Amino acid sequence: MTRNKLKEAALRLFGEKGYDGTALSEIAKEVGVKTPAIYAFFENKEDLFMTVFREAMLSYNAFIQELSEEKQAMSARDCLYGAVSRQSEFYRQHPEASMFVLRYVLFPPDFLKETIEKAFLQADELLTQAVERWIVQGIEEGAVREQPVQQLVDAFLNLMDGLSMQYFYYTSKEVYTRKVNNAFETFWSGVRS
Amino acid sequence: MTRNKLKEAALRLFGEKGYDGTALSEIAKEVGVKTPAIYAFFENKEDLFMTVFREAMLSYNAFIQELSEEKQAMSARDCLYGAVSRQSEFYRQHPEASMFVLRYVLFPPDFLKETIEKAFLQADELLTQAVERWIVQGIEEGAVREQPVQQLVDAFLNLMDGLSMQYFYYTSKEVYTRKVNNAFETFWSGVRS
Amino acid sequence: MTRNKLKEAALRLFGEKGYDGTALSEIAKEVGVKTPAIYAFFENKEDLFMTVFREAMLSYNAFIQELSEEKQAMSARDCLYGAVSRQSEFYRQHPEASMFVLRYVLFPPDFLKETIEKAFLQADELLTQAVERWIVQGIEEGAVREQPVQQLVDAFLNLMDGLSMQYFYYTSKEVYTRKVNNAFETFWSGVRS
Amino acid sequence: MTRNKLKEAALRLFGEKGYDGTALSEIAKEVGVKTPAIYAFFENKEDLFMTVFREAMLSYNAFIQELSEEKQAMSARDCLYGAVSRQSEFYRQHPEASMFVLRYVLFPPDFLKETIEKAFLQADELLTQAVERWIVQGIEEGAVREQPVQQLVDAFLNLMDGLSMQYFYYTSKEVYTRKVNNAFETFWSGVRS
DNA sequence: AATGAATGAGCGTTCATTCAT
DNA sequence: AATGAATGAACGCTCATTCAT
Repeated sequence: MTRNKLKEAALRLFGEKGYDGTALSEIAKEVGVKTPAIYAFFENKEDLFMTVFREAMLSYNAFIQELSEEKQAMSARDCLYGAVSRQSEFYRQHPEASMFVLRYVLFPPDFLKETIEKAFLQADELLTQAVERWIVQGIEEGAVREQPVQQLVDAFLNLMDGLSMQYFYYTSKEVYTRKVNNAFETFWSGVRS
Repeated sequence: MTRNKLKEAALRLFGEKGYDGTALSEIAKEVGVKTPAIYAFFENKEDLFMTVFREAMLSYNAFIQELSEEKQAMSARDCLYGAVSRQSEFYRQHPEASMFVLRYVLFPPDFLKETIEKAFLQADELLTQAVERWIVQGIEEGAVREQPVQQLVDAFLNLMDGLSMQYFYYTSKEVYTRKVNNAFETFWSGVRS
Repeated sequence: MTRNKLKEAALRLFGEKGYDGTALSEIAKEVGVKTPAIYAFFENKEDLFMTVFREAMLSYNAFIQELSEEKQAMSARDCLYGAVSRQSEFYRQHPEASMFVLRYVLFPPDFLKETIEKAFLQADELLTQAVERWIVQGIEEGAVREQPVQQLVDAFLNLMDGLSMQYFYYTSKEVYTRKVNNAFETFWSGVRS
Repeated sequence: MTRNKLKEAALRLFGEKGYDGTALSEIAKEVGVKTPAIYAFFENKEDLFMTVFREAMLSYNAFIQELSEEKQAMSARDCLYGAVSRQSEFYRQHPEASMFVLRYVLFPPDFLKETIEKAFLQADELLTQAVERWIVQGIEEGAVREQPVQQLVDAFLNLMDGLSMQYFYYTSKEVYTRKVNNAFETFWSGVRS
């Protein structure tokens, strides 16, 4: 139990204040325990961080995996729209994990620059392939205009990245939802046949 | 001179390793001076940071200002494309300032959460207005299809945000340039009449 | 069983790395048990140490006792040589206890400076008396030249002390055996009639 | 000044209570300074220890060097006796350095087992050579009986080692002086022609 | 007899900061 | 303008010890 609470507190605090900005004592206090108790569950600060990172990455990867397994029954448009809307949903449901992942993908502490790059590349490729499939499907369905697939993939991934960033500085839900829809609709206009 | 070198070192290190991850001693060492020398020029760590932050923000704002003053002589498409391409150029020419701004806009340290929000909102509005102007101009020119202006503005800002993020984790220049062009072309397809 | 294994591990580790340099967790680990298990057998670290110390001292004293009971049937020379050679043998057979005793006789931790001094004085006196007896016997036998007994006793005890120290930093067995013999022979030359 | 006082306090405390048994705070307190001040002069605890160790070893080596340069004008007996008596004098004049050296030669902390062995071997060889010279000189002079040189060297070094140890547990000056003389006289009896 | 969880005390170390020079 | 010496505060971590199980 304590172990889990420690991980949750760590996820939130590391995500909000960064690795160096978060003292183990803060994490411990949030759980109602003294600092050394942490060492009963984790080797050291780095280990706690890595454990949390690994699980956040896992949950993010699982989400991407799920996304990419979107039933082929759906139309290409629905698949693509589903991706952005479920991404938002994921952020809303796992704000701590999301912030954590975003922070350390962009600004990894020195000691895990490589680890993070590798871990994230995996998610990236998975998503890229899924998007590619949807686009190709769209073209086959005739819903998407014939054009180089990569161009559309790049554009869609850019759309998702932009929305990722925006989620964290447009705190208003309505504004954000509007942005999601507007960006997607414009993308779709540029893509549909 | 020393003062300037301190600011440069601080800009780079704060940007790369974060506020808490950067010791004043590192900054001093990079300049070839002992830590207490910093206090001859700055009140304390926070002051040094804020000074650097202010100037980075200023330079970023100036860049946005410049962008937004794009000669109306150019076509809407050129203006818009100019924006994304000059953004990339800015990143390339001022990588430290860019990383710094991106980092602290997304993850400000507690003590300047508000300051940063305000400062950045300004830049955001400036850019929003410029984009709006270009779009309207595009519609007037007939180059842009008639549609709600805000939708297109949102989409374009999303495009730029996405490219911002991507600049910092796609280190390959060619890949990035391709992404810029692909994302822009798709956007333009969705927008032009 | 565990209790004994704990004492063995403690004897070795306290002897090798010192009281402060040995963590209870190391001792426990060596026995394949968790640290708190120690408290089922010993009151605390000091108690474990004292128990081990007491037994090491006991075994050392028993050895000295045995030495000192050397059958009078033997010649004085044989008794004296027997003492040094059996000392070496004791070191070889009980290296842990020997190192332990040597360490804490020379460098006792504050909390048992007195205890140790007392305990060791006892052994010292016992040995002194035995040596005295052998020397006197030697003189009576005519094997030892007539001279003040104390001088010879002091010299012989010095010989043994020197060999104690040397045992622990001349790790080569042959070198050490040579030194034992050479030192003894020279001593004997200075003593015999 | 502070630096020197730190070294002195460290020499004494490390010698008396061991590396692990001595807290930096004790050393600092003895000098009238707060713990972090130590880091202005030494990299860390190990560095402080090594610095002190190096200098203690240096002073010990210098003493051995001086010993070994004993004017050849003196008789062999005087040279040899000079060695033991000057050794005692050195202990009396530099009790802290002596205890320190003895402690760490016999019981080095793990991290400098090798360093210490090397350092001490040097002193050992220097002394061995000097003793050899004196013995040979004694034989040439006719003062020392003809016998294998190594035997006498071993015996003499054993004498010195024994006296080293005894210095630290026979605190009474008179007792110690008696032991020095008695041990030496017996040695000399066994050696002279 | 043994353990997992937890803690108080303390340690080595870093760091921002001050101050006299 | 710059430094060496020093410090208070805090941090990561270890360790002996306790306690409920």
